[in-house]
Amino acid sequence: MGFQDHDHQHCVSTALATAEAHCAEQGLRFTPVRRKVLEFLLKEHRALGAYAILDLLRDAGFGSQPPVAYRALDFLTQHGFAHKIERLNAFVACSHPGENHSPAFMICSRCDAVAEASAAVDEDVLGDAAREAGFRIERTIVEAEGICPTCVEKPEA
Amino acid sequence: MGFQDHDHQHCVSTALATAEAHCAEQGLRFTPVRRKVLEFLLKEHRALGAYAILDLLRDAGFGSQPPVAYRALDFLTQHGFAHKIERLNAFVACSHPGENHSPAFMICSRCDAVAEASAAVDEDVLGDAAREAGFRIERTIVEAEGICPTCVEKPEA
DNA sequence: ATCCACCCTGTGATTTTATAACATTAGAAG
DNA sequence: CTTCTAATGTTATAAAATCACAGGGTGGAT
Repeated sequence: MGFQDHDHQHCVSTALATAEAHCAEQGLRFTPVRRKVLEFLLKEHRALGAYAILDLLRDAGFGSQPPVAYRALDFLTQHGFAHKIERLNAFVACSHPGENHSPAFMICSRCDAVAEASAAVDEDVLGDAAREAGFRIERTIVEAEGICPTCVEKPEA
Repeated sequence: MGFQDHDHQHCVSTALATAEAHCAEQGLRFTPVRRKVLEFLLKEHRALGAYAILDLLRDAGFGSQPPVAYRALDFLTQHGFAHKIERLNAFVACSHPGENHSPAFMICSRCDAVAEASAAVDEDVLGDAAREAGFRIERTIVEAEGICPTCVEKPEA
């Protein structure tokens, strides 16, 4: 999945179903708050801050204190249904849940759209340097900032 | 520069001199606050939060409100004398100032030591994916979390 | 030398992001 | 049904970052 258009309604419901199945299989509890948060992230298809999510949760009748959102986000990120974009202090739904991957993102600095690279992009971006240094990598964050195809075509702000 | 030992006093003063020269050359003002902040970062040789820096600044007799630290850090990062580690919301001195590079970091999750990879590690980690997507990359963040050589040898916490 | 414009610094206040601590409730296991 | 654990709700607070405005220094133009 990238920046191109697509059948959004469908991609949202598929992703929710996938997450549900995955949770059932692993004995994880896909509770209403967690489901709702994932749904918000899927619908937006861009990075949402924890407090934006919190507002949506309030509107949807859930608890409205920060931990409610952060806990759901922790769950989703820990189990690979969502990712945190460190650059934005914000969160996106995972584009390829299930496949265990170390994700890489492209972030548009104009419109904040976020795309997750589908290619297994790193598999040791830093591998050589790390081995040389004796450093044991556990996780790698890759985030590219730039201009997305949609914004490239528009006149400069 | 990596995790290994080195003549720290020397590396600090060299780096300060380099920065000073670079600023003179470019017509930039290497003011006392800016110099001091870079000095703190160089001395620590690890990531410092803005508020830690702020405390040090206060002790050194400078202003002690957040903007003082953030402005100096903005200057240093914009001109390549320091980098922000997004994962930690913290800052490190650049290990190869001058060389224009898109840095990659290894962050120890035990002791918070940070090393900047010397290899030109990415030069398009995401290049293919980006071209394919029509995304124009302007900057790429690469941060690996893991265990540094020093901590690997120690017993688990 | 004086004036001016601009950049840098200082400060107070506020916003945004995130976590701690504890009470309550809901689900699964026996 | 009881019990244990995990999840939720709420209050409070911590940590990170920015806004807005007031002074001060520096360098260039006249």
